[in-house]
Amino acid sequence: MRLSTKGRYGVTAMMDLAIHDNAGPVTLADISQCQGISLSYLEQLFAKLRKHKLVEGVRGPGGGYRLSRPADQINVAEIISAVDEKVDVTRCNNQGDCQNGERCLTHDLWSELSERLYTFLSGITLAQFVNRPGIHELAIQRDRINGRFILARRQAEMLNQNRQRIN
Amino acid sequence: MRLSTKGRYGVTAMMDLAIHDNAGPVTLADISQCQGISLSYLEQLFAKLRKHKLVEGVRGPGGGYRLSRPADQINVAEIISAVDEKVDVTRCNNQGDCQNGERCLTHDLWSELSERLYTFLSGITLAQFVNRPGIHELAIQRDRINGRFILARRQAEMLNQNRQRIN
DNA sequence: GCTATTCCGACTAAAATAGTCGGAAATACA
DNA sequence: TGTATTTCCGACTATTTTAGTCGGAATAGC
Repeated sequence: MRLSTKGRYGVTAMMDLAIHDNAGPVTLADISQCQGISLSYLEQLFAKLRKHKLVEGVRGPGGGYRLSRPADQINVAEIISAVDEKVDVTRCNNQGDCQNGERCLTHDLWSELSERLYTFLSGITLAQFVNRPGIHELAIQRDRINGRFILARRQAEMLNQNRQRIN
Repeated sequence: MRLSTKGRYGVTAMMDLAIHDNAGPVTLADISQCQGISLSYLEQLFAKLRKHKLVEGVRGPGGGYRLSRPADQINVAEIISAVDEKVDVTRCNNQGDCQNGERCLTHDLWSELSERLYTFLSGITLAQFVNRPGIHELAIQRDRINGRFILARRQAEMLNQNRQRIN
């Protein structure tokens, strides 16, 4: 029973977007560097996330990706489903034709298991995780180590805006 | 997020043993035929189940496999762990060296997820499933279709014993 | 001694995973 | 208008895992 890196990368990356949510779009290059995931591979994953309307892409300089909904309305189950196709442990994709066209003896077990698994994962939202004590501070610290000044950059922008308003 | 056939076959086969628990050892040939799993492959799986002390093999004619503990003391998590190696969704096998030797930002998420997943699967015992209404009857019916008279055979034996006692 | 069964290890085909590559389209900014 | 930055797209490839085969040895009942 395992989660492919696709699913793990997907959730990790979404978490990254959630953490930097109020600081403009996050580029895949940033995520790639920080999390040690190849850029091209991330692109593939984000294509799926976009198709499932979990993220929005912004092209051009200053662009990147942002969550298409607030972090408290995105759960782990949908992310994994989006990139990993399914959260299903039945043999027959829940069609009930597992054994010679009939449902096998254990079909109900797997079906129920899948459902409970999905429910379980649905209960975990991005926000829940991002709001854990210390996570935000840790993220900023990590960003600094990685030479990633997205939060600082955003602060500078806001300062600029304030200055212009004053003038 | 998926369960390999290894895990699924493992649980299905164990379920089979549980259903026929009071009818002497079950041969892999029987399971192979009924569940449509190759015999050699089953042998591999049962080697693991045996190593993890979940089943006991009985060699020779009339032999087969039986559960090494009552069905209410065997849960799905251990079966899957035994044949599928692990129920773990972390990247680092829970070592905490996920990102350049340090624990990644999402390590705790995965770690906790794995734990909850395991706990969840631990809560489901073979007995729970076998004792569902109708399962036993369905199993006997299936056995009959498959020309598998293990339960009937056992009944015959008991009749014999009774007869001998009477004589 | 024959047959049914587990037990064991090495081999293999097919599928999934994880990733690369090359380039096109959009857009901000100079 | 050009250039740099970014997403977007599809085809290709290496590696790993899965699912399975094969041949034969050990054990035990009849």
